[in-house]
Amino acid sequence: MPSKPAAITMDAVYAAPGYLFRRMQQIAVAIFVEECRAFDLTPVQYAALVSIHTHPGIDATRLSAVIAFDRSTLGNVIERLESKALVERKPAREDKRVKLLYLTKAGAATLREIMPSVERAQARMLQPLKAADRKVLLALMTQLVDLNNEASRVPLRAEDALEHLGKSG
Amino acid sequence: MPSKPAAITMDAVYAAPGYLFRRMQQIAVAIFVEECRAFDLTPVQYAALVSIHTHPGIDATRLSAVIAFDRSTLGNVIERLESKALVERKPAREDKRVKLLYLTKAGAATLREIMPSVERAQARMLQPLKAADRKVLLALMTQLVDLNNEASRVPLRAEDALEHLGKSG
DNA sequence: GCCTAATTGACAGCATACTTACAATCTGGC
DNA sequence: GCCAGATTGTAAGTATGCTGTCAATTAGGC
Repeated sequence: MPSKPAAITMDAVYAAPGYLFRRMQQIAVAIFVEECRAFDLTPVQYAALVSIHTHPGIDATRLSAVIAFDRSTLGNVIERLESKALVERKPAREDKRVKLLYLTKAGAATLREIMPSVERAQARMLQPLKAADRKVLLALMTQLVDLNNEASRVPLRAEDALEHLGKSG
Repeated sequence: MPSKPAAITMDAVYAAPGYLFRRMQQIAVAIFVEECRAFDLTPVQYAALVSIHTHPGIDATRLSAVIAFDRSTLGNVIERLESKALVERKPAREDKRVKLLYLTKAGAATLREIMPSVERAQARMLQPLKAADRKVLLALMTQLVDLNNEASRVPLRAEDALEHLGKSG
């Protein structure tokens, strides 16, 4: 007998991995913003600060590869960090196109001070799960993100991007 | 001995659940858009179509609760769907503030036709994992999203939102 | 050495995702 | 039946996240 097409129900949304990822991302951002309200930093801005801290003198294009953010998006993020005086852009001598990124004193201080709040936020996201399940979920997500790296429009290219630097990590 | 604060490395980003969720969401959208390119529908627009199909005559506020999208965001989404002639807005008789949402013929047809592509996309997101791991990840994500529901700015309120309707489910 | 290729940062444009605010409207308490 | 307060849709403002494109600059093939 010919199989009828399945009826379209809300399960086509609720049970879809894509919907769960979107929903969890919304929740994660909400928790982060709540815990870090005192610092007026978004998750993206925080990630940029960490990367510039870890790779001082990196340029915007390489930074976008290191945290897998779109180059255009990152430009705006850096602009905001600069206007908050957390980050400085200095023209590179060897290449007139490039601007090198550095944390200001205030940027380094903010990063140091926000860390406990960030850790609280990250913990809260997984809090509802049992400890063993947290580990499993983290491991599977790490695996999945890694294996799907090329599927995203801006793949993570941590190593490639750092070949020109002292290659600190 | 006093414990030194941990050095800030890129692990503060890469190993953080928030980063993994963001990254996976990026990947999921990229895969969805790629598989559904022929239909010019985003994941959010697809979810809205499914919900309006399942709950014809729903209003925008209730719809936002049913798929946990922000009311403002959803307004723009509906506007775009309307301009593509996939959705109609009709004023409610009993309440002059409310506009009821319906799929057009084209909207229903598009939804019917896009389903195979959506299912391909959803499958691709988890493809790299072993079958058993896919199940585990889906179960844990479902659990986590549910338990964290109240933490998001726009919690899912499927039942509440549908009390006024025929309550089709 | 020169000219094509690629790269870099910037910009414009579209689509989420949130905030606050507002006018129109409805509801409940009295 | 009126009025305070809630609800609905909408709008403006900010922040990702992507697509393009562009000028300036650099690098490579020859």
